[in-house]
Amino acid sequence: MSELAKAYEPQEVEKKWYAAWQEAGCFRADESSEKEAYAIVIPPPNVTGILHLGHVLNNSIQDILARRARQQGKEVLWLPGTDHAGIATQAKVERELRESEGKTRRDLGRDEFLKRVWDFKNTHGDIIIKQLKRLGCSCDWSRERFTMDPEYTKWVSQVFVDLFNEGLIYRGKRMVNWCPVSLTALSDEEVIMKPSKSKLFTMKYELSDSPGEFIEISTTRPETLMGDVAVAVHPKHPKYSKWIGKMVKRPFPEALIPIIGDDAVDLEFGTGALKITPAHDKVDFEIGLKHGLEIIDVLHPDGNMNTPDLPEFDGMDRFVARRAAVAKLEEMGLLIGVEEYENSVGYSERADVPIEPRISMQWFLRYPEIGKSTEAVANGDITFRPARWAKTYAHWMENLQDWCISRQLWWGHQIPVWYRKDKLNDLKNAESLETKDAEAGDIYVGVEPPTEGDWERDEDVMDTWFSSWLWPFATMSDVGENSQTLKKFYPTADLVTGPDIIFFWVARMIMAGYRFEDQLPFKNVYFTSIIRDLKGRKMSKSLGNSPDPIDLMDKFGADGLRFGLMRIAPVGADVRFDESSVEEGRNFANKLYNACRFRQMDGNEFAPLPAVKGLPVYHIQVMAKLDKLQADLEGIYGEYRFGEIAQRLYEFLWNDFCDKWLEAVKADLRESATAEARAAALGTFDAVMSRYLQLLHPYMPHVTEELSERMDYVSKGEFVMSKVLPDTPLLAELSPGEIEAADKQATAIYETAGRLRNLKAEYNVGSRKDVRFIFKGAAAWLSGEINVLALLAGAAEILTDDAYEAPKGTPAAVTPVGEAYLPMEGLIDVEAEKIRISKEIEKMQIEVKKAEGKLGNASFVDRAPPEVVEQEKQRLEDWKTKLAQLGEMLDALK
RNA sequence: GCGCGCUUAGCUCAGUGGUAGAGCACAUCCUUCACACGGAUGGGGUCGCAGGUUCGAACCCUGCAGCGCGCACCA
Repeated sequence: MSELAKAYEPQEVEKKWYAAWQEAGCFRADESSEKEAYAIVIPPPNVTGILHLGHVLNNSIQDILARRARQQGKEVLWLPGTDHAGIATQAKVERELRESEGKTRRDLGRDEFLKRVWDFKNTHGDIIIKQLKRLGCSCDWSRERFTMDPEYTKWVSQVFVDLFNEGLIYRGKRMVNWCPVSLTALSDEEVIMKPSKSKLFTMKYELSDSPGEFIEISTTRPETLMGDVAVAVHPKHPKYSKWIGKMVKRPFPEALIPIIGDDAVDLEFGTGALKITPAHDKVDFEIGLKHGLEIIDVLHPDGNMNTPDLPEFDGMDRFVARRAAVAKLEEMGLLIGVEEYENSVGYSERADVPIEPRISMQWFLRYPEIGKSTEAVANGDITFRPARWAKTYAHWMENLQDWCISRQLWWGHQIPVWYRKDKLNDLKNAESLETKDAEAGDIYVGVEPPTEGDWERDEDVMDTWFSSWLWPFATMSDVGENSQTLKKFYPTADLVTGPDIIFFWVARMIMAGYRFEDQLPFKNVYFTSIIRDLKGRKMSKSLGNSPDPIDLMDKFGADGLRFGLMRIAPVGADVRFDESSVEEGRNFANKLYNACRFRQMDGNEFAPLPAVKGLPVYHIQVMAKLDKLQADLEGIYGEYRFGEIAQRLYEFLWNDFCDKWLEAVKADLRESATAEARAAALGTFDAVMSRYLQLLHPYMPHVTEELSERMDYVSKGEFVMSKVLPDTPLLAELSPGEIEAADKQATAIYETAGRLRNLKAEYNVGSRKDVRFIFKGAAAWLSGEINVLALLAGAAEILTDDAYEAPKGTPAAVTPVGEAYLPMEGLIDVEAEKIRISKEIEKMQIEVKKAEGKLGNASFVDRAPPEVVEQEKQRLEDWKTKLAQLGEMLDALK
């Protein structure tokens, strides 16, 4: 028997087993296996990333699914990797460069800068991988991928080339979301609308041919006034429509601009007149196009003013310029009013500054396979859990806009397009570039650079998600089209991810899967909860409300963290995280460990289970409960209700196994117990515990592996993680009737013990073990269970005596197995007992009344299902019996 | 404006038609030889509000309120 410390210490154990699993190759997927395939691809964390609780939840679920699939005898591939995360990574390296050397990326030049980013990736990129290992993730690390691996990059380029040739990718001058900090275009998804307290300024422009007459205009952005090229009014505007076609004076720089009519203008809003700045507003841009208006860009890419004609504004920050413009308008007497105004302003997701609508030359993708992809989710070929996300998905798919895929960054996959040097200027300013331009030989689009001629490559890189959307198959197919991995494991089974990237990633992967592999990439998508703090706020670094999972693992163990988090994560709702749940996870591991420690007092050699027929009812009951647990879990796994699984596992061990069975069985492990009783107890323990450890393993892999070894449940060199879960119930040989009979008896004993303890507590002898109980009218079978009952109730002796005449005032209780008395010197108190019993009778009478009322209601008896009525009758009968017994007791006191 | 979700014990949450639950917190007792990261006992809820359906509603329907999220608009 190995000495076990009193409390479970996970740190060393977890490290040891993770190393052992890796050493033994337990995580490796065999692409030539005959077994049924099960695959998950990890949502690749950013290389710059550090593990947070969202990762913990997400990867715990994936690990549970992977480990569960292995237990079902499947060949499992959990494919890990990281994402190059263009903007985030580049920004991080640029910041370090600025802080340590005071340089910008342009100081270094593209090649040198990229070298720095690679250095960063090579030194920091595996931090999060190490952290995932610490958590116990059973990924096949031999297949770890990075979105900028050479083979992966080739895939990305190939996809670009194919889609370009198909006419789905084109370059064009468009209004895009521009981040003035990151200095790049962003996709619509990377813009976050934030409600903001703004000011709505109302100003007036004077009509050129009727001095003294003004048109009033409201705006939130007076600083773009220099870019105004028109004033638009609704054609039905009561006051202004008659002025359509007239010119007004733009105050600075002074110019005459026309009043135009357009029904895009909202009559109700502001004054009903709208200043048109095509360069800096999406709606204005479209109106400008329609009316053939000039585009005047008054901002630099970094968001500072670009107004050489107005030196007082030139180079000014856009928000400073706003105040300056207002001041100037006021000075000129053109400002009419300022009001507080709530509107939504688009912010750059990464840089967290207001984005600037800006016209620029960008590459766009017309999404492929929209119809099929929409249909796949609608008809259930792909299941979303919770299902309501399917609606969100459908809505987005219906309103798809072309995807801006080019980014003005250096870190990423460079656009595989080359321009003929002699036509460079024309090409760079061309309104659009498409397939025909490649056919004409002006541009070259290919995976490999052109071999002859003088070309210059497009400087832009692609949106990170343009590589991520290929993740499910690009990670599997890097040994060519005939990759066995791809054949064996694609499409994958489950995708586990956050609902916040349903558009960024999930929807796009579905389209890519159909387009490039002609198959959906996964069958189920499980959207995890978003983790918030106790105040309901999102976890974030800036709020400092995000606990470090590594600290939590140091404190409570990886298993404790996993279990604690899983147990509180609801399906489809946010989870409010509190450290106490992780503490509970740790406590649970400790409880499990100590249950096994108790067993080891009787040695740690596996004890075979004797024939189940004729075993004590407690043993049969606990095995029946385990069988039911296993069967139930099967169904709950099918519904992906992970929190409920954890809860069921928790309740079985703590309540059924430890609190009840383990206490009852102590009677059979005493020195005085027979060898037969001991063997039955130990055999039951091992049968139940070995199976239970398997059931728990996906949630708490380390402690279950440790205990399986220590308890002799696996043979040398074998791992519980690789062991197939048997599907035969422990009690396969017993009939349901036999099981039910045992269950009833065991339950009666446990309930009776509870009543006796309750009685002791009420008389303040809860902790005394020297008490004696006497039963009157006890069931015949009780005599065989007296020892166990005494043990559970904490009594020195329990007697049955139908002729017993209790002294008046003796504490007494009605139990499922008869009337119980607690005769003890000093406890006898007639008045107290009268009050206590009367209270109980009162409670009981209410119940009886309720039941009688129900059964007296003809509609209930006629219309409710017969079993419900039967149940109600049974209940009433029980209560009446009890009431009668209590009545007798009360009478005896009088 | 459209859509989705939530509202159950002090806190965090289970519970989808048939006697209101768990964990934590709280109170009392117990350091009894698996576990104080523990055991025992107990207090605590008109299940957001108002209607409706039903023999019966926390659960189904309608409306309302509060909170949260997404989308669109936002001069």
